[in-house]
Amino acid sequence: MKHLRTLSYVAEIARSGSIRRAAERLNIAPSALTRQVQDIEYELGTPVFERLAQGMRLNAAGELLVRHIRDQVADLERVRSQIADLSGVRRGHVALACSQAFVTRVVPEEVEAYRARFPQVGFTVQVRDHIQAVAAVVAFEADLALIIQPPPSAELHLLYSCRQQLRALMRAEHPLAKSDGPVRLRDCLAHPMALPDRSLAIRLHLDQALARRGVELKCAVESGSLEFLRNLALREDVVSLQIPNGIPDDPRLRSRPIDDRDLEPMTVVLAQLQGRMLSVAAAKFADQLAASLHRRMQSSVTD
Amino acid sequence: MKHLRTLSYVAEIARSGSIRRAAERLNIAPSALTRQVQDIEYELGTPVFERLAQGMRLNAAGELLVRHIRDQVADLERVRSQIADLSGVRRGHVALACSQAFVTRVVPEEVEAYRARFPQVGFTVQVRDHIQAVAAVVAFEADLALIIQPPPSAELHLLYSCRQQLRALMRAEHPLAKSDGPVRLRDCLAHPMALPDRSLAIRLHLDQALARRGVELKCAVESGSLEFLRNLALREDVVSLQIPNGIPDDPRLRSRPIDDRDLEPMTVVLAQLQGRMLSVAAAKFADQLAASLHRRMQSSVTD
DNA sequence: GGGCTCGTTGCATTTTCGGCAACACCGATG
DNA sequence: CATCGGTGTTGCCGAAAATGCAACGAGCCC
Repeated sequence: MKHLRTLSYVAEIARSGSIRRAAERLNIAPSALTRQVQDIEYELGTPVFERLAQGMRLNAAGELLVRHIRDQVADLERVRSQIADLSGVRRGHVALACSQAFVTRVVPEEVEAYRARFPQVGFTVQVRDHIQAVAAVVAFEADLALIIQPPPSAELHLLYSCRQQLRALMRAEHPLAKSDGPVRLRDCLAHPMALPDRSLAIRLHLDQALARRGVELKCAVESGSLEFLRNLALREDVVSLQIPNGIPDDPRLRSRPIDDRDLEPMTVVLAQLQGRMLSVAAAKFADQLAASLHRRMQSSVTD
Repeated sequence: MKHLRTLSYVAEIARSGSIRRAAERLNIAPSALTRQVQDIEYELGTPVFERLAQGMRLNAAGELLVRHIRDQVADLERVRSQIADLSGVRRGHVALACSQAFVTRVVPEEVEAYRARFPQVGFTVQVRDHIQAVAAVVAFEADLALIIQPPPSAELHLLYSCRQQLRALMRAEHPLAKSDGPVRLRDCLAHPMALPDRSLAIRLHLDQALARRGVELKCAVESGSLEFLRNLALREDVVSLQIPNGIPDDPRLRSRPIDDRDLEPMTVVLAQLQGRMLSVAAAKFADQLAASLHRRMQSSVTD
């Protein structure tokens, strides 16, 4: 909105690190930006940027100011959303940062379900590891984060959380697929493994558990893409390891839970930024997502 | 600040209830206001005011908007205060709503002490009964409220609270002034009473206690001004009733606590608006005030 | 030192804001 | 039922603010 124009200029300069780059992104002249910055600094009675030969960097006052600006923008968005909601038609936007494990089924299904009810609501879904997802929420780039094994952070407010046991994934012809009860980890390790790499929480979790037991891991293939691992498992007799929610409904694939004695369940968390008021759309989507995750938990237990 | 100009126009129109009145207060033409309102309504895609023959009234969307505007203004003020605090010189402003009982000693002393340390900090002190004081905090007209017997409200966040027993107040020549230990209420009632009227929490508290005991109150003089009651007690043999903190250090006056069996202590509360982040100046003043109230309590116990 | 990027400034231009006066509307009043 | 006093709104014009363009001076890198 109009009154935030000047302030958003400041935010963009802070993002870009230089007036000229910001000017290009904003499609205005650098001189205009210089003046706006000078006006604000005059109004505040103190500089907000450090002038370096390479560009502009925020000083302490600027950090506070930019934080304020982001708050304002987000809060205005929330108000607009609430106002739109008054008229019955729900509009708005939801920005979600989620782990790779959820892009296969959970998030697409939930977004589809939500948009079926409220087609006017738009979505931004970013796939991020747990560290980056938290950062996105803190930087107001995402309203919600759906992640596995979140690093404990006082800035996050948990909206829902549950614990899920990893499942060994293999194709239907694989020897391990003959049964469908829990499988011991050592039985999996007897076969070639196709595992997520260390950029993913699943692997970190597994490495930790193996390290405690002093077991060494021999890993035939590793990848940062869960989808690649699944596709590999379709083609050769490897065992992969995935979160229940991430396993597609494919008759050619089988999965069995890892035995509880071998591996702790992993924590799945839906969270928002502590102290932030979400837009109507984001809040309602979070409600729906939490309820659905809960339902998915229940049904997987009864399977 | 400049970017809030348009928004503060809206807030002022909401306050005044009409464009012309707001225009007068703001020293601009009504036409300018009309346009600003139209711009905002266009940007939001919905009207914000109902147009009545008598003026403008906020609709539901407008209520949300004005709430947002007040948040913005208060938050900006907080940021400015934090920024000023970075440079070592503390500037800023503190708006306090307090009960009459504190204007004699507590608040003047505390404001003076604070301003001795930070002369750049300005103060606004409003004297309000407990209901109005809460309203002032909720409407962002005050940062802090220092009140007696606050109505329970979920919108308030308590920063400090204690319980104080009322004291009977009389001049030094008064028969009751011969002793200085606790005094029974019935002994006070045997003399002519000069009491606060029902606009003050002290009287409501007293009436409630007497009603429970079925005692009838005969009150010689009543007034909404505690200062008047004290001055009267200097001139004739009446007994008044005041909060310990409100009694000036005057050798011609004596006071004795009411016996605990006759009257519950009253609750003194320092509070802010729930969920609001105070400016540095207001937060530090609240700290000082709470600490001082605590100290005053201690010393009055050991008296 | 030349070349590069940076922020900044002076001046002309465009856009926005504000004031003034007239208009249209509604409710109370005579 | 007309009038009057209050309201918000609109058209027009001048003032003020924002913007673009081009040129300048300062710092860094090769």
